[in-house]
Amino acid sequence: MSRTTMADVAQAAGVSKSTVSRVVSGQSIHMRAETRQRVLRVIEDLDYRPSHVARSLVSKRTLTAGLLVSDVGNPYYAEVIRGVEDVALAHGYNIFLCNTSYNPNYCQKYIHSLTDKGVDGILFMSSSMPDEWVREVARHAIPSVVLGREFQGMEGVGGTIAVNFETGIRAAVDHLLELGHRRLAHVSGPLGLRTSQLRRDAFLQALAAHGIDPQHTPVIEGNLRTDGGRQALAQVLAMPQPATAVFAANDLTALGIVSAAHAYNLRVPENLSVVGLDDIELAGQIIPPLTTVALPRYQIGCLAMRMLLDLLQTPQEAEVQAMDHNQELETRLVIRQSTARAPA
Amino acid sequence: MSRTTMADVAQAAGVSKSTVSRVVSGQSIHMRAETRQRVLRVIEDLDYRPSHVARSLVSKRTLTAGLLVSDVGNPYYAEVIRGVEDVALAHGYNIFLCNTSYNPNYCQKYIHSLTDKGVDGILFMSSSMPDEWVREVARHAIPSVVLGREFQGMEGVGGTIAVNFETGIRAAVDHLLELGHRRLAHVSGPLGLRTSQLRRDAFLQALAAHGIDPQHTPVIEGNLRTDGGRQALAQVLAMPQPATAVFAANDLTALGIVSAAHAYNLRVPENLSVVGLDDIELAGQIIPPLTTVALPRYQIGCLAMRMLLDLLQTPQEAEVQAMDHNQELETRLVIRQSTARAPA
DNA sequence: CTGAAAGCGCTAACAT
DNA sequence: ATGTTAGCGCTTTCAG
Repeated sequence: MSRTTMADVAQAAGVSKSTVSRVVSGQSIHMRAETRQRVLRVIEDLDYRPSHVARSLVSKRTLTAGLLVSDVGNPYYAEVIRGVEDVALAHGYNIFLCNTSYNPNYCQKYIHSLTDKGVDGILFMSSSMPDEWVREVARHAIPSVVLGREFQGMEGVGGTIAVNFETGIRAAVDHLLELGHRRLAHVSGPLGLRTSQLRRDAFLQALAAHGIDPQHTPVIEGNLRTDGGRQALAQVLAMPQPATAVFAANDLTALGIVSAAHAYNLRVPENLSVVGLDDIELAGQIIPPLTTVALPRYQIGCLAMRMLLDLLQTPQEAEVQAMDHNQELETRLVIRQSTARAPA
Repeated sequence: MSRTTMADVAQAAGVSKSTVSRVVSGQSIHMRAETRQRVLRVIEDLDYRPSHVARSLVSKRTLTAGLLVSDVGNPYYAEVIRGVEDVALAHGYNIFLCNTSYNPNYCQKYIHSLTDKGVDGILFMSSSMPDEWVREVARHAIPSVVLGREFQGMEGVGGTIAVNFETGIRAAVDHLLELGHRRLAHVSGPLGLRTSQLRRDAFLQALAAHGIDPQHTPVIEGNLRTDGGRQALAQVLAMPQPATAVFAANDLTALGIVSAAHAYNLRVPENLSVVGLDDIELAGQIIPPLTTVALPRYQIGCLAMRMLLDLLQTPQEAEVQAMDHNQELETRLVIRQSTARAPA
């Protein structure tokens, strides 16, 4: 015995399916109030719930979207996800979470299953997303919004949300320099990732702006996770003139550095200053509270989903003023206690 | 111009839709190899992709499942999610993530949209899930698996994964007692949650087993997040004879306690021992590395999804040996550096 | 204001 | 070995 269907309701109410359909989809304006009431009652009695699948087959809309992230375990993404979810839920959308684990193969599999399942749109929040695949999606004319990079060839079907790392990172560099640090180092994310490059470049450029030769500031490749930070610090300390301050590509890396420093009996910030990037919730809660370049993570999530919804609007139902589909969000430095005057 | 449909392929290949359907769904055993090849070629040429929606309408299966969690931001859930996702992906399933934010209203909204969208099953990993709603789901005959509690009335359509907190928590208490602590305190999760009660009770019972009167050990209600831990510590310290060791309901709470202790100039573990529960990834990376009761989080996720898949199997395709639909997983104590001898 | 009929893209008997 | 015929549950003209 399957669920009760629209035909059941129609029969029980002594009307046609069309009529039921009308009241269900709210187009019951021109309808005798009495008829509507009757149908409504039957719906109630029979506990009728319209089949979304059947509706999708006709309407070509599933009210679902895919969200690709590199690592659910990264608190950074958690916030983004929350943002996406909140606005999705408010608009009747459901989100397929796709955890790519920084693995291009997973990306591909997910893209396939998402397009197969007919998602209305896709959110690329995954930094490990090969351009090839987002193009693939654009080719399918599936609306999408991409976080953190520019894209050509997806006008109309795609939007982007860029993050301006420069502002925040420059502030971080200024801060470190003011504290007297001269030997800095950077622990980047995997340099194959666009966002890793952006952060590194912003850092090096800020240094250059102060007349510090980027050549002399080591960049060690991490993995955006704590263990990467730990290993990177070992490398930093092995150098002839170890840096006195290190800028990490993200907070998790910074945490790893702090933890490794402790193991080396180096005190943060007395002996070593470290600044992170993200401002994950925990950043302010650990010891020492982390100085970090803050990203508007929740906002990014909300904005991304809102942009997608906007992209999904059919022309006729478009809002008065369409939103900008290429936006840029700012970063800012949050100074806490993992940075201090350079040791003499 | 919509996507190419099965009819298009049929026409182009000069065969009937059924034939195309057969090769697509792999039932092309009894088919002339030549025909299959031809169809396959056309499918390739036209870049045909079957509509999963249409297929679902007929098959009554969407190959999707819903996953309700209380808080994506909690690293504990991140691991569970990863486990679920990994096995889901491997089986062609996609997961609707539902972040309930510990909010029963969200639960309700999510349950509705999930059932409407015809998910094949639901995973309740959310501790803030009112029994009422999981019953509702069972009533709809939607297979589901519930984490962390027992349920009656869902035989056949539901499974459970319980976590045996006793073992790990008893070990934690033994550990603390051996270190000479006599005044302990507990910072629980919201006591409206079943899992919060389970943990508290396990703690109190372990104490009682050692002849320590539960009446004398304060239980302060937190919120499973860091800020709750911070506030709770303030309360603990305000007592006439403050505890020298506190057991937190989860690692986030423990982190909050550690951080607050620092603010009070109390050193952990020298002046205060704290033990958490979860063993989130960060637990070992912060300072001091956290002693904690470890939960097999990733495993829980994997197991949950596998159990759901098992529940979803139609009798005929059931595996040789059906799996146990009511399992219990163990916890164990991980001793790190947030616990030490009680101060004299 | 309401009903009849066609069709969304696919599967599954039932023919042949 | 392949084609024909009905639907799956809903929306949507087009009539009435």
